[in-house]
Amino acid sequence: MSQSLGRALQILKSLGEGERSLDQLAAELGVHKTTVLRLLRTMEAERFVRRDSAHRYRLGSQLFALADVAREQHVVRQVAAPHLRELNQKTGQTVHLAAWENGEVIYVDKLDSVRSVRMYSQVGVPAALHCTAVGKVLLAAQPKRQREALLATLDYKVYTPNTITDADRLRDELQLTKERGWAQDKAEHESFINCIGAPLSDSTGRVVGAVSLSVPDVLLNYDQVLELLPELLATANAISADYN
Amino acid sequence: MSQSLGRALQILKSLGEGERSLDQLAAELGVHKTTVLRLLRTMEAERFVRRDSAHRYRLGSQLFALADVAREQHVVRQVAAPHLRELNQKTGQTVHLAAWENGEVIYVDKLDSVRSVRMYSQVGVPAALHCTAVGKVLLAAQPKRQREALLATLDYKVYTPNTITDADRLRDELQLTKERGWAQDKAEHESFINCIGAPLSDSTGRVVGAVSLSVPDVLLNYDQVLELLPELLATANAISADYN
DNA sequence: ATGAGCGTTGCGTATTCTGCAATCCCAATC
DNA sequence: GATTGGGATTGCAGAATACGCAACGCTCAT
Repeated sequence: MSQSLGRALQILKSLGEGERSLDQLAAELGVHKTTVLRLLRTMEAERFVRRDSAHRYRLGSQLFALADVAREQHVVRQVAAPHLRELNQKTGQTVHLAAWENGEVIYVDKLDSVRSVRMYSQVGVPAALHCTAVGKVLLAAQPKRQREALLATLDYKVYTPNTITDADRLRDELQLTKERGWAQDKAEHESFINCIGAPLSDSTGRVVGAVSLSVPDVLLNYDQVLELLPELLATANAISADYN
Repeated sequence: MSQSLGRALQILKSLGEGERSLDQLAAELGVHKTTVLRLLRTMEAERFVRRDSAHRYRLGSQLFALADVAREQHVVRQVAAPHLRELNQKTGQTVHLAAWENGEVIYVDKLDSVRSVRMYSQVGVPAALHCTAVGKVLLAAQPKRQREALLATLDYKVYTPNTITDADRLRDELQLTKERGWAQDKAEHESFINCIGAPLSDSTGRVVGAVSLSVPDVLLNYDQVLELLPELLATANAISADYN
């Protein structure tokens, strides 16, 4: 729609991965470096990008300022924050908050396990719908028409031996999720990590997000994770109750 | 330089202040709403902007995704973080970290006072050079030519009765700052708040940032703040030492 | 039902962006 | 100190791109 802006956003995303030189950026975008230079200059003027002494470009402070604000604005996140912290402290496990954004499920917040076992999720990045607890929760809550459309078009990428790889099995799983009010992920996304997830609803009952707990099986096996279910559901309910 | 990009960045900044409707944005920019719509669409596609059900626009999650990654990159910040936390805990006062960026001094990190007295600084926002401790520290460390150029072009805005309002007095102050290795701000920026600041240097001795302590005088008078000086300098030295 | 207020779309125009090529700047090398 | 090379920068002319207009649609409220 807007070409130059689109390119500029690509530049920002690229800079998000690390500093770049002018030529590097030009090569990545496949455009002339003059073009990149001019985009960088405009962004530099507004401090979205900065340039160090060696002419290498990085993200600028304006971006940080905005990002902080964006977080605050994210209502679900704001309401959920204290409850997530509590859940994180009580269980000691990794807690995720996710929400729909533009037809994708995006991780909106993450609190690491106190045992600091590394997880490959990242705030702001889309979650797979077919093999994560939050994905299943939010997918299950979609109106039937859209759910089926998504089921049909999903890319059933295989992450582990347990990953669900076809629409029929996933449909059953979603049915189960909806009936019992929570979703599981038995090492379907990352081997050795089990998750359970629950929906967050607003006052009208519409699902606006999902919370999940992720536990490596060196710490707890799946049955032990299920013992955390009451805590998870209590948190989800508390957030939903606050959300008015 | 790039008109459409420039407008898009203005939109982002505007959204940083709160959610907006299409027309509002068009009015603020003084352009046709079609134009705004197209820019928003491109940004939406990359999740820099999101749109709620009522067609109101907000900042999107891509922003905090970028910021999270980039913050880690900010080496000074990364190296300084644990030391700042320690300083914050030991003194209980507000701690700031600032660095040059595009010819301005920008607050890069901030740890609030445990007494949570509100301060009008904000991460990502420029600091005044003539009336803040970090500003003076970094200005004093500039090469003479640039320092004089800045002294000549500064906008000596008056914030409090103590604000330094001319180049000559500021030059003396910078001289003093350089000699003793730290800067003061005796209620020059915010009435009733005194600050002390110290420089951070890399292995070659080049000043790469500044740390400061800010204390409202209801808690400590200026002489009492000076008693925190050893802590501040120790922190600055520790950060400088780590920075290799 | 009707209208008002926004958001959205198609289209022609001209502004704006682009890529090229020449130039400049800095740094390293001889 | 001159020379060479890599990268950044600038001027320019052509063309794609973004712009504004005006008409259409949608939703909500009266």
